[in-house]
Amino acid sequence: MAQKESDLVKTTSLSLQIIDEIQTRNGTTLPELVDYLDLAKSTVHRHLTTLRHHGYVVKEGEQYHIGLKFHNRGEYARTRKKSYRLAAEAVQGLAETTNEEVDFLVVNDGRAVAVHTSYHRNSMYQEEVIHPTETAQHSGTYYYLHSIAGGKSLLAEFSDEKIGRIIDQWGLPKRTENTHTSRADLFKDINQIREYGVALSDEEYADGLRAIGRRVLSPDGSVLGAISLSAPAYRLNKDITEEEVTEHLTHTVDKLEEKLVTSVTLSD
Amino acid sequence: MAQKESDLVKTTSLSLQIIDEIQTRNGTTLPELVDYLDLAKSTVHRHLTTLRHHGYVVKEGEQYHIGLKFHNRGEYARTRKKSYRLAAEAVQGLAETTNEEVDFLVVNDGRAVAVHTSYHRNSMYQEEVIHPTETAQHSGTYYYLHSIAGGKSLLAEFSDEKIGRIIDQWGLPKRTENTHTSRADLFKDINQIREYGVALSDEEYADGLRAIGRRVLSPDGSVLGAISLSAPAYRLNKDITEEEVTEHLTHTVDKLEEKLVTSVTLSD
DNA sequence: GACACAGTTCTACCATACCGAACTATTATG
DNA sequence: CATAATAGTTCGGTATGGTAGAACTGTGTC
Repeated sequence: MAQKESDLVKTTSLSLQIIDEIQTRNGTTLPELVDYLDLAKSTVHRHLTTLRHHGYVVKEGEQYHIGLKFHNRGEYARTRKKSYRLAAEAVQGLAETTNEEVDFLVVNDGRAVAVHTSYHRNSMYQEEVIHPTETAQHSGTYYYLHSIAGGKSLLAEFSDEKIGRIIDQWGLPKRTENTHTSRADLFKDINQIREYGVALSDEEYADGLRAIGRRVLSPDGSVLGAISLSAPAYRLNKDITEEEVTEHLTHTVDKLEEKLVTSVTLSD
Repeated sequence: MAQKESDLVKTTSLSLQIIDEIQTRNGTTLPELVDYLDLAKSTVHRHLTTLRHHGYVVKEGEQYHIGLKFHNRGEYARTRKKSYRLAAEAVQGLAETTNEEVDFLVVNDGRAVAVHTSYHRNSMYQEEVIHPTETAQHSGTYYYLHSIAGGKSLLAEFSDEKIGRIIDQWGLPKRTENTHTSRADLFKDINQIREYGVALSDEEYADGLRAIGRRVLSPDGSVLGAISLSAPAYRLNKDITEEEVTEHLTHTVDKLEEKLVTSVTLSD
């Protein structure tokens, strides 16, 4: 995946870069893009026209925005596999029994993507409440593996060499005071996870947020993803104990893995 | 949006066509693509490499698949606007009170896209149960406006000329025996909707499926989208009457429109 | 061990993506 | 109301780089 730039189609890369730029800028105008990308107005315009034609970009007044075609493709991607859909059900079930935020994560090029997120009354934009500085996006978000519970439970399944490569690629960015930012710290934690089977994040991703995660294995033994439960630190060990949550989580993952065995066809 | 092909970036269009192909074929291989697109193997390969590099395509064995980057972009697109997020809450609320499937739709180039779908225990893959022939995808799906309740409630807001242009572009494809496939039929229905403010679909989209929809107006009077409720025909007027549902729906939309006035900043 | 098949690399050619400049359309400003 | 400023659009010439095609690697199969 680490490609020499020269092997890639530059024109397509430019189009995709424009998409990137539109999203990170929360919508942008043609002149802004021209300015930033340092390209001819006509060139950028042609790319925008093309993307618009295909539904990937929409124009609202002078602002160009990400189009809903992405939503179509994205929904397809996350429900493509039977196993992902079963994971979604498991997530929903666990969210309902615990009434906390539950996520299903998948590894994607050394990072985690939230594929399914629980949907229940009080957690919907909960994250937004906890850290109002963050954008509201949640499902679909990319996370560094070392800073979240589910991510660490995934790392624990990989060989030390593979973990090393991922760290080389992405580093160990610090999110909070508690984030493991040294290899030593992280590996110590990972070895514990390998022993106990469950990963904890104690305000390592965000202040005030605690989470528990466990990886999900496919019938063939490969890593499918991870399910994690997040809750405000004050609520864990008060409304519900960590032991209880761990048990619920383990049970959920075990059940899911059983279902995967019986109902998943090859390559799903 | 109806562009001359010559104004578009062909290279980008090809990349996007490859994406299309991958999705419609539910994953595909390089040779299949070469065969279908009638291009050199090296060319297709280069495009795939590029898309893969950017996360839009993933390779699983010999199969190329839609990547989760689309999910990231898609979630961004559907939660970008405050108004869409408020609509999502309204959808969820209505789904909980009625315990039926509720959707929020938006117009996109003459068709409707489901932006938010209710999430509740029994409806999650309900659609799949009703028409097992359909793929499971739901949120993110494109619909023809004339065949669904929400879509018709949107058409009713447009001028007859605009409706005419949409029909010219997309036709009036028949989904079931009840689908309005003639302009006369459709306009008769639309005029009723204009009068009553609520659109009905009586098994016009799918056999056995009845739905009620109502458009949502932005504070500035423009059309934001539509909320619709779908239920198996046998359940409507048994567990719950059409009048009750209509009232719930109208109430939900009214409340949403109120909220939009107070909490939505310009251009949201 | 040879065959089939997916994927990858390389090179030469020419299609076409890019630029720049001229143009229209829209909105703001005196 | 004229002028300026801004966004967007169109067009033709140039050279970049996307494409084709052949050669190559790698993997699995009979």
